[in-house]
Amino acid sequence: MRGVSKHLQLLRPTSSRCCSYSVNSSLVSPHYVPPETESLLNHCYRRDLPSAMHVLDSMERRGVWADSITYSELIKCCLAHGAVREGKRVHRHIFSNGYHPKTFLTNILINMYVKFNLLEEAQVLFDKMPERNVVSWTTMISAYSNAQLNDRAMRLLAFMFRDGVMPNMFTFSSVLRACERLYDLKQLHSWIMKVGLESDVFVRSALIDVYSKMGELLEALKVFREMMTGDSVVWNSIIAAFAQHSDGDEALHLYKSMRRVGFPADQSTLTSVLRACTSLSLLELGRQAHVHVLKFDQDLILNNALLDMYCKCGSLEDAKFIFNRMAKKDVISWSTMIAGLAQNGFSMEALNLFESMKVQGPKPNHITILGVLFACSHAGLVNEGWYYFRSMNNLYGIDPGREHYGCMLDLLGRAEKLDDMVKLIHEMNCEPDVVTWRTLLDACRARQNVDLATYAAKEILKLDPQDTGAYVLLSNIYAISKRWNDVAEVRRTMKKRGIRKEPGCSWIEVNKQIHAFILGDKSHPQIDEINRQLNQFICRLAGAGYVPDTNFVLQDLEGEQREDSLRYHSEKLAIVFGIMSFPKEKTIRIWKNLKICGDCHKFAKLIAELEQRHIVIRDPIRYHHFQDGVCSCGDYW
DNA sequence: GTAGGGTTAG
Repeated sequence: MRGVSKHLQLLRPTSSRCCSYSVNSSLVSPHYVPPETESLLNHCYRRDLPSAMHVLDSMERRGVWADSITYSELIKCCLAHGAVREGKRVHRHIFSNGYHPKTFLTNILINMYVKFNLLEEAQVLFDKMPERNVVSWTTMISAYSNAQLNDRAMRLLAFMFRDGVMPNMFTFSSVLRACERLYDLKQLHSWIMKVGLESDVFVRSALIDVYSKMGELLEALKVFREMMTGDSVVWNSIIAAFAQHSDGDEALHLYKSMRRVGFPADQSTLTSVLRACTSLSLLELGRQAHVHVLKFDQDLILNNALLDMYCKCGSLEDAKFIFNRMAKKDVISWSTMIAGLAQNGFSMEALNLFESMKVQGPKPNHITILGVLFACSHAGLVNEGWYYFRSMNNLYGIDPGREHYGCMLDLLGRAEKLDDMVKLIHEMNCEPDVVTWRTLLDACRARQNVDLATYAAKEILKLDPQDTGAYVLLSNIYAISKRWNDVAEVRRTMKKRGIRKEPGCSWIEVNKQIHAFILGDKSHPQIDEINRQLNQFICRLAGAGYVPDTNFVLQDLEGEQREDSLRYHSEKLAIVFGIMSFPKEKTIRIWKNLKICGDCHKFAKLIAELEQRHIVIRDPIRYHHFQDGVCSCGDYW
């Protein structure tokens, strides 16, 4: 029997429960099961880690070992308790006496380290393995992919291939998420097709996610459409893809199809649906989604999406209600609410909320600070803006990024501090980009500083010769200074380069239908009635002192003609249509693709007073709440 | 023993 025990070292421990061995005991037989094994296993099943470790101690003292299944249960028990120290002890115990366990058990140990976020320990163990199977490789690949160490994950796949181990659906669905280049993705995709793994729903959803991440939505849709069997996560992936790329229409369309084929909406679906509503400003549809959200009351991500939807649809009352009753709030909830208040013109409330966040909320991040700077910028709080900007590094350890500089430039621009803007641009720790120069250009327009504007516009066009915004802003500035020859020159260049100005467009939701108004477009069925009422309003407002502000006309027109081109701006048509369609107590909500012009802003203020209406207009940057003759932006936008 | 979808700024 002594001779046998020497050979048994090579067999211990095995994956079979009925074969447990001892190396050191001279009385063992190949079928010897230490009496402690059963109680060890029972403690593990009951997740009683202290008792289990106690039994392990006594086994170690007696020099007996349990089988692999028992160890795997013990490791599960450590994981359930988050017990790193005990996990490491089990590892040492299994490897004691220079023994190497079977691949199966080593994989479990590697997985334990991965779950404990100890990737280096996992890698050391992986490197020492005499033989690695597909699970060993996949565990490591997925660990690196989850940690966003994408290079490492991709490299491991190459080594795995070199070692002749065939990836399976687990491997592909993990490594796909680490893929960053379209070329690699195409290669992976064809490999997946070759081995016939594209029908696996995990692989399919990963393919959709990665194509979406790379902006290849048509390819993502193709992968989705090839699905024969249904799967709710695959549906959610494709809906999220379109919602994240601001194609709310397609996202909602897919959502309806998903419901039609019988898949219920879960948290993830609803989050994407809310995001789609947000991008389309569909408050009423968002409210309907809210009813379903109530089923998932505790879901933080979903509540954040709901909060954002109400903020972006300009319904601050609802947003505040949601925010106040959220049981759990994270940095995203706070940042959303702060930015939401700021964008809707409630800057002081935004700053007050930031102060309470400092006291009772999570640590602010770089996005929170953007909301704070935005609030300062839109309230003209230059000193406060400088304070938050200069202290963000000291207080929160956040270095200002391009966006923070952008907010500060915006703030300085609104406060007519063009020189300070130029100074700050030179101070930036990163290269100015198109957005930086556009902020300067925009400020020059308001201050009518033609020379600086020309400089800024040329910088933009150096970076992007196709930038429509630069041409339009430049031509606006020339128009304001009545330099019509220069306006014509800009127009000629635009024409030559095939660049067209995006037409002003406004949308309004009436009876679950979206009505679009485009400057000069007469296709709306009620356009004649709208124009008739618009003219009446303009006459009545003229009695109240409304004079069209022709500074906002871009063409070289004279007198009455100039007023006419302002008269039919899309937001004026949408406002009149809103007044015609809704009772007085209902808020008129409009969203548009371009910033509102000064004349329409004045018109909206006066008509809100005349008609006793609450009008909310969302432009690409912010919101205007018009009521009783004033706007929440304080005429500062 | 290894794999999935959703939220904040611009």
